[in-house]
Amino acid sequence: MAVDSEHVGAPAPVAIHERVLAYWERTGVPSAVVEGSPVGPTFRFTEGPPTANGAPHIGHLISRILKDTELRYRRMRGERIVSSMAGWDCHGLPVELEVEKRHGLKSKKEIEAFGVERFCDECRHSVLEVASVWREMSRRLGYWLDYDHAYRTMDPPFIESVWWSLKTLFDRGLLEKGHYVLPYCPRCETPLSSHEVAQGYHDTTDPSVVVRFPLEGAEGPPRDLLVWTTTPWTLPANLLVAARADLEYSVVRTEADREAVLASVAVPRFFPADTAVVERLRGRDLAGRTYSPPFETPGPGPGRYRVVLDDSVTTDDGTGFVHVAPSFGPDDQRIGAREKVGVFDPLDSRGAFTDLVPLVRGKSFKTADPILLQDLAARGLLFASGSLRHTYPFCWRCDSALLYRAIDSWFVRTSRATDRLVRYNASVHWVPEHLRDGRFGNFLTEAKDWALSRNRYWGTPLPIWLCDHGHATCVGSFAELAERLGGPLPTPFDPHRVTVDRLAIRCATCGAPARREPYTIDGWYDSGSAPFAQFHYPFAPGPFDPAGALDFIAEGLDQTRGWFYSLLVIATLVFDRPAYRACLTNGMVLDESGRKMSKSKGNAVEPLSLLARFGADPVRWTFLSVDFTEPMRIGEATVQKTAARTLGTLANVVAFHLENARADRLAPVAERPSPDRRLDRWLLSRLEGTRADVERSLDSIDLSAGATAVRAFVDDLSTWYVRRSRSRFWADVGSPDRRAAHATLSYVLLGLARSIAPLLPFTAEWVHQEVGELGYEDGAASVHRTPWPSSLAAREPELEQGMAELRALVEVGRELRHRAEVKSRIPLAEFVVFGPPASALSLLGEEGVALLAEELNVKRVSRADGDQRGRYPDRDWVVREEGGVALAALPRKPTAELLEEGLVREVARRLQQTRKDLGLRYTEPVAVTVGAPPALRAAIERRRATLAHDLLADPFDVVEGPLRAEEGVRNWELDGISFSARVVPRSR
RNA sequence: GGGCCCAUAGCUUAGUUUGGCUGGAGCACCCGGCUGAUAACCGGGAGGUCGUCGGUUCAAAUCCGACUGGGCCCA
Repeated sequence: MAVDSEHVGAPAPVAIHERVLAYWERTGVPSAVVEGSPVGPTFRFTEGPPTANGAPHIGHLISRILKDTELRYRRMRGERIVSSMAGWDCHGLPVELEVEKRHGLKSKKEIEAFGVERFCDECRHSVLEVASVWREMSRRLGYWLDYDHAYRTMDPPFIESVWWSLKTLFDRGLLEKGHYVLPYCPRCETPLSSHEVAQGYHDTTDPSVVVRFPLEGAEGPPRDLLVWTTTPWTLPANLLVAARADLEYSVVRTEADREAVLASVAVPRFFPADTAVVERLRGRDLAGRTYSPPFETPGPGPGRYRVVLDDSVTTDDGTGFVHVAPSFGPDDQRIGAREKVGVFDPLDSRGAFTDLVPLVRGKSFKTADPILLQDLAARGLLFASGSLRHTYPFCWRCDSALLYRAIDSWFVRTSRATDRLVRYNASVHWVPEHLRDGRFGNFLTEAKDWALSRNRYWGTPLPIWLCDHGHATCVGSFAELAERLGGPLPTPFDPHRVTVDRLAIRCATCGAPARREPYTIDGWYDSGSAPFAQFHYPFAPGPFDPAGALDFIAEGLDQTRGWFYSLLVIATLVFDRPAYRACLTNGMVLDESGRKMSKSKGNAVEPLSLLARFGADPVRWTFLSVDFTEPMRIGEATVQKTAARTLGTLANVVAFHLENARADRLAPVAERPSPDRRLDRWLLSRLEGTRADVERSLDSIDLSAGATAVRAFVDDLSTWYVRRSRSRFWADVGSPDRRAAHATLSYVLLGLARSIAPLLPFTAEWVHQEVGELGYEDGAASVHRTPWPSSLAAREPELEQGMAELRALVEVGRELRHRAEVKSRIPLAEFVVFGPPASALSLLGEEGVALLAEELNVKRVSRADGDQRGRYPDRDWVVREEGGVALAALPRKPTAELLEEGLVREVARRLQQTRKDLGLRYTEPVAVTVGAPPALRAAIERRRATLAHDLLADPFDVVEGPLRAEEGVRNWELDGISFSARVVPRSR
């Protein structure tokens, strides 16, 4: 039968992937282990819920790989994962936007015409659809969570928990209403929080104009204040001009009978060098002077249109005068409030001008710019006009230009807890570490109040009702709502806007009827509540511990202002403790040429196609092999290359082992062997070192260190242990050395499988099943149900050191052979090792000498002292020297006898190859006839007994000259000598 | 304008915390070898101003400063 001698070969990674995935799913492995040990120590974790508004992209793979790796390790350690629930972030603008697109809705008006109830239903369904795509990706990636009991931020129990926490904040005076300038999206018609704005800055071109503000009541020629702005649309809302008290201003002549005022340092920016300065004065000299505003607006209040002083005025750019529109800027609002001039906001909720500014009535703020400028120019008020390229905030979801405007909003008063936020953050183990005091820490010290309310539909409703006396009532549970309502809630109760907006309750302060504040809350508050709200805390019993911070979270770096922040704020303000102990972040995934991936550029790599093409482990290994804390360049070619290396090599070693073990019917060895051979002990020691490295790496969530250790071990295993042990694997099956080699390799592969199970779950399972001969039958026998090994073998550092030195000697020997131009197949008489490196030989003893001799194909390894260099003249020896000291020497030429031996060995290999080509078993006897020229024939004859034995050849005939060409005869040429042979199986 | 991070061979990277032997490795490339792991394995070669400049030091990829390029964040 030819089958036995066919190579098993290593299956492609994707085939391994499919086989293992099918086994897990058939036998229910993931659900059996996902929670870890029910009785083990708690490992607190929360899945950062992806916003279910679109299909996952490749950037979503990396954080899942990191999370899964750590969780697998914790499970093997016997810990209990609290919680292993998957989660979906269901609320918020992203979801609404998706539904708006689907139904072609362009504004809140259209949503209301569409029907808010129907709109919210659509949002709900959209979320459920998208979640199934994510679940499929996770399944193929092997990201094991409890998807059947996923938490959803839109579920009533989740919302009730969020309400509970909001009430807690409210009772502590940390949730308040205010009227402040906030970033505002005119398309979404809602304010955004600063961390949302942070996600949407990009470059844009705006007008850059200088406008004349004519001063009133002065003698002499008319004087204009020159005011610089990049937002002409705010000019109709102008109420004041700010100057700085101590700043020097110059009055310059612009035309024959007209003068302009601006900061002296700004004069060269706008006027030629020879411009005459009429007068110099200080900002304070101008205070109180009135001017005529650029646009007439109805009902000017008292105190408007005058010059005021403020330190926020800078001269870095502009003219030293700042136009103040209190409704459209934080500084403006502050100055306006101080000067008690009120506000004037001529924009409607969609950012379009109202009747208050007839000139641009109905125009959105941005499109009004040119019209306003044209009008100013016509009236001679436009002094200079240009454009400016700068960064400007845009809506992170719909990409509309934002505007800053004063608006009613509810705030979480994070600014009152800055010191605690900073302190709790200081205890976090950040990876990379610099985030703690760097980007994240800086953000905390500057933290502003969190603008929580959103003027939207699909979100957790803000549970606050107001009565006509202005008392606010915050409702912290459904039961409390029913109580204040004075009757039962509708059943089933869905606590979203459509329902709760209709519920009028009694004010908690005065008992008067109260109406709900018509807001939803920032979706980031929902996800930040996930650690407790997923358990319906405090309404239902569960494993959530209010005093316990999460042990581990991992997400992309973009979450610093998002989830990492909202988790910390809520944990600090509600539970007065840190939110998490360790936070692992990853950078952005770029394409192979370093560009951002985007669907529009067409360079995006689909996670599912990547997984389908390569399987999960090559993808996982790729991400673990790069520096994932920085931006990564990843594409199909990267995965192919990275994966082929370690995974391909390991698969080959396993295939090699299986082939030998099966041929000899040797059972796998799972008990720790205690071999005599140093090579075996060396491998066991290296295995234990690798196991310990992976353990250290996963304990300290420094995942790539583990991957580096595994890569190095697989390399050693393949390129040294297996290579150096090959002949042992085809020794007689009864021999102790054959047994020892088998025991060592099978034990090492099984131990390796357990050690890499967290990093390479599919490959580990494959090795575990194949080498362990488990047959993918029993789910309980999965490698992922084995405990993490605390020790696999004895560590022998000196042995490892000695082996490293020995391998360095091999390299020296190879180099010498290369220089002597003697091929490896020709044996040489001697390899001489001088001086200190010989310590490798003493550490490894006779075995080391034998290894060296075998690897270098020399008959003898000898040792010499350095001063014996003279015994090895350059005429006969090639010598490796370093710094004038001899290291090793090799004869320049083989003896005639050794040359002949090499040649015959070559013949033997050709004949063995022929056996293999014929598909013969190693044990099948053959009849061989060799035809060779006289010299070679004589050489073969001298060694015929050995050859016949090795080839299982009987009869073994050697004749002179080439054989006649007939069936089964093959011809070869060896260094100019040709010979032919015929090999025939005896059984045929 | 401010803050944080990154920079080692064509590519992916080890080494940087704690300064010290000729800065390791893999892929790709060239040459050669091996042939019961074969889309594997082994050797040799070529390829590094360790981003640039300066400083500290007996000694700097490593520590300090500035700069350049890239990324992220803030205003």
